[in-house]
Order: sequence, then structure tokens, then C-alpha cells
Amino acid sequence: MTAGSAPKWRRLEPDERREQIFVCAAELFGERPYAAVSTADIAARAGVARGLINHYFGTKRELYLAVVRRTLTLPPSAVTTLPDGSLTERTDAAVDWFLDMVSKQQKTWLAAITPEGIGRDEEVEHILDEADREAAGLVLEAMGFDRGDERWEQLIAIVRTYAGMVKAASREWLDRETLNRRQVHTVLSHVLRTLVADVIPRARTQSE
Amino acid sequence: MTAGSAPKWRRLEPDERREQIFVCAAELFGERPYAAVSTADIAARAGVARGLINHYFGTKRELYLAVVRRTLTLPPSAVTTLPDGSLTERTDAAVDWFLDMVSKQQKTWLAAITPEGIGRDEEVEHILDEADREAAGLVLEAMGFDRGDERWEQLIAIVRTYAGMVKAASREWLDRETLNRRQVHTVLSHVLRTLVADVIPRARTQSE
DNA sequence: GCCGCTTGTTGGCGAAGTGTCAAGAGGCGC
DNA sequence: GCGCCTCTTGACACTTCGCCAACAAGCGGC
Repeated sequence: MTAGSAPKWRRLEPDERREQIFVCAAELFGERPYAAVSTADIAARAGVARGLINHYFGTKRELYLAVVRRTLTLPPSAVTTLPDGSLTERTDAAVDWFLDMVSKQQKTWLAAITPEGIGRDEEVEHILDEADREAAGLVLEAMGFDRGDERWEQLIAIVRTYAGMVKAASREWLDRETLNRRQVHTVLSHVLRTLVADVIPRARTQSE
Repeated sequence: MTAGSAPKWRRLEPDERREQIFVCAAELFGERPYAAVSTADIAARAGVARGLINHYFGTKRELYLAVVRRTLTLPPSAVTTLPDGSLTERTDAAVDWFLDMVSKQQKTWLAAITPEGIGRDEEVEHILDEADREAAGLVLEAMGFDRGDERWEQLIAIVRTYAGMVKAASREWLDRETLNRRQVHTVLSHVLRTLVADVIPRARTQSE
């Protein structure tokens, strides 16, 4: 027995502690819906007093929003290298890149895109909006469009529409397993090609 | 002053009271996220004691699920009459019919398809699943497919993928107002046509 | 018209969850 | 070894939820 007085708890740098709590919260919010996760649960998993959560994040809801924000904001590993080449080559590459990314973070991704039953949450929606807009911009650039385009907002809207399909397709593939990767690839790249080649040119003429 | 002893409250038929509470709950759950609606709020709006909610629905959550179930289960006004004719005519008609329906129940529809930030809710997902499957079946039949098809499940999956796009497009149109009805129509019918004509035949050959 | 019974409805209690805050203790610096 | 800064705890006040025994609305019998 080393007579030492083992400290009851260890003192951490604020950033460190904050991150630790954040990670535990992210796990739990990924497993159960918001209302089914208590701050006591989070504190317990982090091995920390419940009050500390409020100290670092203010409110359970604020903590939740922080988790949502980080989870949905896609890592900037994004743009990287999409090849030049024919339209088909580029759409194929884009879809492939995306499916790779999704299959890596499978669990997180699925938890993040799962639709809720009913009841709108303004703040969450806003975060999702921004994330989608960002992703849509990257896709458009990869397809050879220019951010300066006069109808940029409209292009974004169309791609965001497509994003809805991408999310649904991901669920069919990873969650329900009703489609395999190749089938999902076929559907998504076909549709993306149709959008770029046929729909976008046509939509431009229908602004009013 | 009629000396009468005005009763403090009126006694209703169970079905009647149940419905009244249900309607108030549906309104509130449509306005705010689940956790931001208290049973006291619902009881207040219904002009009823809070305990009565538990008497009729057991739990706040059960009441919520009941609301979700009814809201997401589309009215059977669905099938009705989709014309024969060329593929283009049929896809156009299907998309038109759908956009009409959506624009009528705008508010409810938007509240129902709004995505949540993170955190999966098994039961809600299951309800959504069933609703989507039902809708997908109708679309497929309208497109001339047969429920007896050997790959019916796979077809359902593809159309459910498309449903994700439909929902996203509805938000762009009704909520963000970044696309007008004609543009949404163009996008959706184009894609639906592509799916039926090109993708589905191809996907069948990629089952493994 | 009064009374009694059925049952829809209320109101309060106990448990659980959340935010606040003053007091306590880890551990670096002198 | 001592003191101090501040990270961390634990308890308190308040809100919300599910439960249940008691209450009373109002129909039917006499």
C-alpha cells in the first residue's frame, strides 16, 4: 500500500474535458433519440459530475446542437481530386468517392440522416441546410460548374434535391440492405448524369 | 341568474375526447420538436386535466407515435386514376398528382418530412418505412409494374430512393422557395422517367 | 322529480430530469 | 511545503411525467 492519497478525480485542460464529454454525448445521441438521452447518462459515460456538462455546454440542447453541427459538417477531405474526362466518368467518380466516404463512417452517417417523424426544429434544420449547401457546392464544382454562375442558387437547389435521393439510397444500401453497392451506384450516377445533362439546362429556361 | 349549478366540466364520449386531445397534440407536435412540447401544453390547449392524456394514450411518447402514424399514413385518395398512355404521360401525371396533394396539405407535409439532426428512433423509423413502402407501391403500379414481380422488393427500394428526392424537392419548392413548381415538376418527372426506363432494367441484372 | 350507479374526469403525489451555484480539491508555481 | 487558481463536485430548486384514488356528470330506474 503506497500510503499515497489517490485523488478522487483528475483535473483536465478545459478543451480536453470538453472534448471528452462531447464524444460521449455524440455516442449516446447517435444511439437514441434526444429525449431518451439524459444528461445523467452522458455524465455517467464520461465519468463526470452532471453539473460539469452545464458548465461546458450550458444546456443539454446546446450540447446536442454542437454534436449535430460537427456530425453533419462533412470533413474537408472532400474536394480533393475529381478527374477531368467525360461527364460519365466524372459522375461515376463522384458517386464512387461518396459511397466510399459513407461506407467508412457508416454508423455516424446513418444516424445523421435519419428522418424524424414530425415536428420541425428550426435550429437543427438550419445546420442541415448549411451542410447540404456546402456539399452541393462541391458536387457542382466537380461537375464543372462555376460558383459565379448567375443561377448558382438554383443549381444548389437542384443538387440539394438530389442529395435527398442520395441519403435515401444510402439507407437502402447500408441499413435495409435491399440494394447492393453496385445497384446504388447505378441509380445514383444515372440520375446525376440525367440532372447535369438534361434537367439543369432545361430548368434554367423555366425560372418564371 | 339562473340558479342552475353550472357543471365545472362536460363529460364526453371516449372517442370524442380522445380525438380532441389527439388534434391538439398533433398541432403542437407539428409546431415544435417533441421535447419542447409538454403534456401540460397539450392538456392546456385541450382544456383538460393533464392526467387525462395518460388515461387515453398511456404515455406522451405513445401519443406522439399515434400522431406520427396518422400524419404519415397517406390518405387513400391515392390510387384513383392514373392514365394509360406513354411513359412520359404517366410519369408527368404521377408527379402532377403528387404535387397537387402536397401543396394542399403543405404545412402538415413539411412538418412530417423534416429530417432530424441525429439520433435514430426505431419506432418512428418503422412507421415512416411502412408509409414509404405503401406510397412506393402505388407509384410502381401506376408505372405499370405488377405486385407479383419477382424483384418487387428491389423495385420498392429504388422508388423509395426516389421518394427521398421527392421530399427534398418539396422542401425546395414550398419551404425555401428556391425552385418553382414547374422546375420541381421538370426535375422529378425527368428523374422518374430515367428510373423506369433506364435504371430499373439495368439494376435487375446487378443483383449480385 | 329525486336518487343511485356508471364511468369520464380531476387533482395531487412521488420519481426522474434539468439548470444553478457555492463550496471543495487537484496540482502548478514559488 | 504552501498558496492560489480554477476545474470539478454535490446539493438545492424547479419543471415534467406517470399513477391513482377520489370526485362528479348525467343517464336510467323508481
